[in-house]
Amino acid sequence: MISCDTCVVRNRAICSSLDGDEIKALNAIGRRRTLTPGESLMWEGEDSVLVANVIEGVLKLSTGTEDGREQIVGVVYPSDFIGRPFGSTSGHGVTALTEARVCVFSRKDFDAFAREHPSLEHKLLQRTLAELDRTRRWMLLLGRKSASEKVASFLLEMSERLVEPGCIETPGQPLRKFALPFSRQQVADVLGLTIETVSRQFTRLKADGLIDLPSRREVIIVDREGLAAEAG
Amino acid sequence: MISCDTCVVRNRAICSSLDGDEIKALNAIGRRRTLTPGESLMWEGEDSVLVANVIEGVLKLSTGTEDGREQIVGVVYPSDFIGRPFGSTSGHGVTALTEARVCVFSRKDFDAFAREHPSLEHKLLQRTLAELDRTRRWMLLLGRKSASEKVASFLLEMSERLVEPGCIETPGQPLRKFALPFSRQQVADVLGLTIETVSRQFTRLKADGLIDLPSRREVIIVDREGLAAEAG
DNA sequence: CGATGGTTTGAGATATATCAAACCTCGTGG
DNA sequence: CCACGAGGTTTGATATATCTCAAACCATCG
Repeated sequence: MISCDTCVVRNRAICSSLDGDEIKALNAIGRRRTLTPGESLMWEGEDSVLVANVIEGVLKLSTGTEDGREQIVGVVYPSDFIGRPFGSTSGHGVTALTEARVCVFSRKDFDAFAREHPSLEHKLLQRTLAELDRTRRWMLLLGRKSASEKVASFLLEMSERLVEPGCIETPGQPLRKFALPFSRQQVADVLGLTIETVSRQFTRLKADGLIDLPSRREVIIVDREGLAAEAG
Repeated sequence: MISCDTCVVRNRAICSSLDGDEIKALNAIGRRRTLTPGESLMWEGEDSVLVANVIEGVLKLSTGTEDGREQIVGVVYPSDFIGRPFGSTSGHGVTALTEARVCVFSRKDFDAFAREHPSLEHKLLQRTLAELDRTRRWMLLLGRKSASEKVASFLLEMSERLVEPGCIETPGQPLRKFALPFSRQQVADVLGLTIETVSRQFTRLKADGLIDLPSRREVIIVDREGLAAEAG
């Protein structure tokens, strides 16, 4: 029997709005699930049957065109909420980038539960508003920034979002060194570029001494100032 | 003294969640405001002091870079909600594209009211979720579509969103003919293109017989099928 | 060790941006 | 009523960032 008491995101996810009895009720309709890298939790255009909380790992939200072009429209981290409550279809697929653990609910069960718990809906609203803000900021990047600005912005955002939030009180410094949860192709799909352009920008930023790349997936931000300038 | 009873969006905006007494209370903390084309209701980065409902007209949400590049990150229509409740700053400016009427609230007053009326927060959540869906779909366009696909998609979306929703029951056909609330430059700022590229795509679509352009601001969709094919 | 999948590098093609000029449209004032 | 001016738009010529195609490279894993 799983329990929310020991859940590492208990105090950060939307669950934090619930008291002991309530969380017990929510626990009763949810279940844990583990995902391996590349495994999908839902697919674009599919009926919205599930929603979930991310406990551990990083997942991508993505859409594509008929002819196979792909765009990553969101990236979610521990404590983030996944899925489309109160809606019929999910507009994007959800796929694990790393090993991931999620807390899954039937959408209908969750909808009903949420409607009876305004404080939960309030948390969900806050999260959704914040995500909308972030998404709109990303539109500026997609529509108006150059390749080098895109890559620099991306690396800075990564260094900020990958911090393990040991405690909400201490927001934590952005990371100097981190492991990218993305392949080069996936970075390209986030930024609306090709894999070759992303690769060239990485090597250029390295040549310019702004970053270092110990291995394919590792990034060290050597000159954060300079990188920020590059990000436009 | 204004009244919500006669408000044309009373049954579509988030207000539709409230009963007679509640709407009276909401009415008491709101006021009407008229905007002329080009007039702004809020600015990027500014403290989030206002929120509002759109009663009439079309407004753009936009951000920009230091060096003056602009990106329109959203377009709002009658019954849509504007502003950032439960947050400190608004991430984008809000500017009227046409004559517009809005119902304005102090953000703090609205926040307090919303927290006491879960049904209102629920409506707001629904709207925010829908807007997030739409915004993410737009990211695919910005990141992965060609100029012609962008323009074609844009015209189709316009023809769908500009329908006057006389009644919620009858969603209404997309329009064959409509007046663009955007200048060419603004279309460019929506699509992440330059004004010249937008202009060329318009003339090409016209030359190909997919659309007609009686005047600068008017569009007729001649071949919707063809335009949809062009939209990718 | 050799095969495999992802990544980097290179050379060339192309869509879109940039710069510049001509062109409407509409309001204003003579 | 017409000429003028201003702002927005279209069209043209050229530049360039990014894409495309292709080959070399490198890590990982059997």
